[in-house]
Amino acid sequence: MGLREQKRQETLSRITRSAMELFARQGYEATTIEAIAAAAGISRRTFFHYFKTKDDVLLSQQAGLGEQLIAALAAEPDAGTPMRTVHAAMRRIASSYPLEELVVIDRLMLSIEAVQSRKQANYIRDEKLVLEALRQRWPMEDDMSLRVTAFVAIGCTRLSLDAWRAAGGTRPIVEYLDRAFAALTSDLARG
Amino acid sequence: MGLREQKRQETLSRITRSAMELFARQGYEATTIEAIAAAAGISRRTFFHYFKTKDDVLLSQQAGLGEQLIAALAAEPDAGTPMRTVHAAMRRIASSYPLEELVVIDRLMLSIEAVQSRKQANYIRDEKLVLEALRQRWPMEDDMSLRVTAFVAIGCTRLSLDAWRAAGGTRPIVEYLDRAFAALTSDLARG
DNA sequence: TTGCAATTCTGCACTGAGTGCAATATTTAA
DNA sequence: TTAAATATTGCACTCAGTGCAGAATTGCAA
Repeated sequence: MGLREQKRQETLSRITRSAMELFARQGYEATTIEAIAAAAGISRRTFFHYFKTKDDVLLSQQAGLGEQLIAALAAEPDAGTPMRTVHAAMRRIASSYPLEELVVIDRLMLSIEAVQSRKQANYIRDEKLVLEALRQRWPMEDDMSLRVTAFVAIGCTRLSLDAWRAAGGTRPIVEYLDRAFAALTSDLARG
Repeated sequence: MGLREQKRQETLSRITRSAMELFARQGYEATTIEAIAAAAGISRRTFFHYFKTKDDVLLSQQAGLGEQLIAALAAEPDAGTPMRTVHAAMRRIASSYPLEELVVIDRLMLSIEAVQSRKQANYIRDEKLVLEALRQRWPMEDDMSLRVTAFVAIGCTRLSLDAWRAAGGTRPIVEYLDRAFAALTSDLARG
């Protein structure tokens, strides 16, 4: 890695660290890009060479659920049905979630409408990503079937995170995931 | 309805009509609030008495899926399980969808990132609305069960709309809804 | 009808996000 | 060491969104 790239990484991390600290201290709206740039030791104009918008600084802190899931999916053996395979991958992810970090950033995001929207919209982007991965791996499978599988994958993860958060975050997330799956299966079987 | 309220309605509709026309003609970004206000015969400042942001004009054109579903839910008899009742309500809505309008607005929204995000975020808001309605109607039911029911309600509708649109919008939507439900049920039963 | 209170509309001035451009500084490769 | 490539910066600009205060309009009561 050349000096150029190295400096770029350093600047990038200085921007995000400065921004997150300012956001936490004085709130999102009250923090101007001017202030972030100053704290990171760059000019206002340069900030926009690193991030397209102020929102993007926050969004960049979010781990991409879609990418994670695709990676986990690739590690699963080829034996089962799409749904079965996805289910296993989800459990693997849920068991190893970096919880504390997530919650702090999440609380911050909750307070900003536009960011919250984009975060939630990301779920749908993630779903599309997963759907594409599924289509490549099971090209012969019925398309609607793959659609609902991707939908369940992202949705149940989101649902378990919600339930976990609502419950105060005491029990492990994977437990909520299992309960979501069980409820879904039995409700649909009865319905 | 007094003169005041009547005028307000008229102005509101003048704003949205002017805005949508300008958006369609010259694009979203290229249309300033200044121009919308002028076309609607009001001042720039007054525009903001009617809409909080420019995005909101577009968003306001979207029918609230959550509200629709809650209304349809209220019309269903009390006999079945939550999932069964929701399923019936969904079918009723899907059968009577005003298709053409939806598609035109949708195409416009697709082109604007921020609006698209908020539209998609609305799905999650809708899910929360439905969840609340379900909780009130079935207070004794397991919470996770109601969560997945609300999730399936909104999600399968969205999925069917997507699939319907992807297929060129020829066959009736309710057909896609049934297929989504069937795929979900059988995939989960096998998984 | 008239007068007064409650709303609504408007202009003005301001902040802050985001962009285009051209000049300057830094890094890379030869 | 030098020239090309890339990064940084300042400047000027557009436009969204907000607060405020005065003018215009509407509702209501006498």
